[in-house]
Amino acid sequence: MTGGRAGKQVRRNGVFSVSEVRVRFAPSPTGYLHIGGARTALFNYLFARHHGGKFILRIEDTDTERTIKDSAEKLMEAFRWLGLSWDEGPIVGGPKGPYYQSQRQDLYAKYAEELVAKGAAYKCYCTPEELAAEREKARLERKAPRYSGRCRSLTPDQVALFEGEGRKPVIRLRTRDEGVTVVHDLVHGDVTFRNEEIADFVIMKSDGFPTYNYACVIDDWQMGLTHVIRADEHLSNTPKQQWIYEALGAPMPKFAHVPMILAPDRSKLSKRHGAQTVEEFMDKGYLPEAILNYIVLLGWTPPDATKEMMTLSEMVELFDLDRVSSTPAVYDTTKMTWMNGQYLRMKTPKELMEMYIPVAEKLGLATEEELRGRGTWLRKVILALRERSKTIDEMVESSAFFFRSPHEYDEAGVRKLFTKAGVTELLRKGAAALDAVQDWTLENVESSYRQLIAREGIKGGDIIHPTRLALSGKTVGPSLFDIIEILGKTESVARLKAAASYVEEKGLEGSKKA
RNA sequence: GGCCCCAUGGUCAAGAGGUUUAAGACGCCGCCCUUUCAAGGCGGUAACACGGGUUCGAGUCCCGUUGGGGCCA
Repeated sequence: MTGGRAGKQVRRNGVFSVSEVRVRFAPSPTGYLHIGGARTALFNYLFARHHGGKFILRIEDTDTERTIKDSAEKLMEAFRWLGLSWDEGPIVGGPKGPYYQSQRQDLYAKYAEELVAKGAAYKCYCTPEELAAEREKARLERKAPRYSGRCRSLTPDQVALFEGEGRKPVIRLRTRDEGVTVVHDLVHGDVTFRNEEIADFVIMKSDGFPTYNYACVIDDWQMGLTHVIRADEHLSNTPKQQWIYEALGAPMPKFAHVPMILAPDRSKLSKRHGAQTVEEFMDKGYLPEAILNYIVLLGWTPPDATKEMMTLSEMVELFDLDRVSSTPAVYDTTKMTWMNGQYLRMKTPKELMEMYIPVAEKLGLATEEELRGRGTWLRKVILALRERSKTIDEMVESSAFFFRSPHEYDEAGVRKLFTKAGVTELLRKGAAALDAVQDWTLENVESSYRQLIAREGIKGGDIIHPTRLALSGKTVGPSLFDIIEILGKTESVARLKAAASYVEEKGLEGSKKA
């Protein structure tokens, strides 16, 4: 039971018919893969996989001014990291290539000429100045600024004159004013636009490059797309694109405009909003499954809305367009971070180690060789931190004290714990107790401390808390006995003694009351 | 400015006219567990933007207002 509004006809009794679903994600390489783009790409990917179709990646690098070098590679790297593979596109190739718009320029020119020959489009020689004057005039008359159509029926003489002046024409599509254009959108339903709103628009610029709407249609058509699943911001462009399909005599794909992802201030995501690209989260120690799981919930709900945690393959199984919402979603990292913690806890120590090592090395805790050489020990560190970390980076940071003794103690902790009467003595007794442990196991470490606590007739917390501060410099962290066991006898004893001396030197003991 | 889209708690959202005294998740608050912090368990906080219709009955349908967003220029 797929139950979708789209692609239903595709799979019958497990046999794929000729109308195989073909969808694409077409980013322009102007930066990194932002969360909104990733979500739209994911929807396309899931739709294709769910219906046994093809997911195509196309790089829209027509706007050479804005194209950033290596950006396409970065984009693909992010896709690979997320685990989203494409069936056709850069690197993997495919029958409908090339998959870079910059390599398809001849196609745009060719079809544009055909449209001109058919009379569906025409060359327009108006200069930017003339157009600006027209717009200004319309503005003064309080009319919608739109192209007047003055070049619609130029005589050969006029054309010769303009050409003689060295004017470079643009190519405009001929539109008509009567009637309406309806977009049958799979998520919004029918959306109607009055044709008079759409003036003859440019498909080829005077520099010979295609406009966005036109290039997009040529490619979508030539690549045999059955569905165009893209962000809502393109809905307003769709009537124009439908006109182009019509002029071309090309079959129209089905359109699905999925809701946009907004920044917390409800505006379109942009640089100033900070963390918003997949790459940034990758660098911050987030897990791809958490990112995927979080973003899939932005604009889509699984049939059982209470089951939010899903693997990629579960998403593939459950996803369809009929449960995509039409309301924009504000993107907020808090829940994603929580989700990341959930996934972190599902990881095995071995998996975590592989992610931990490069970050630890980057932070200068140890070299990769050192870390791998102490695998058994590192495993304990990771296990101690796994359920109190939300990201890999956080895990690494909070493990720092295992590698080097604290060079400072938490201020509030010092005030509360190192100022108590008898604390110096207690720390030294703790050191002595640990020093006396013969067989260094977690059990023995704990019992040595428990015995000390009993001997002294104090509460566990009276020594446990100062000890934690002495060993880690912090008041929070893993179970104290885990810390001691992992740190080892020599190091634990040394840190306790060092802390005792510190308290003495600073004259902290009993200072609280003063 | 014109056109288009959208409107359930702080955020993501369920809800396809009566089953809703409106799910669930994150966050926040409290309690339990506990050597701290987490994790986990339990409980709580908090919403149908507004105004008109339609209907026996509207969060759910229609219109308008307001607000937000987008596209075009």
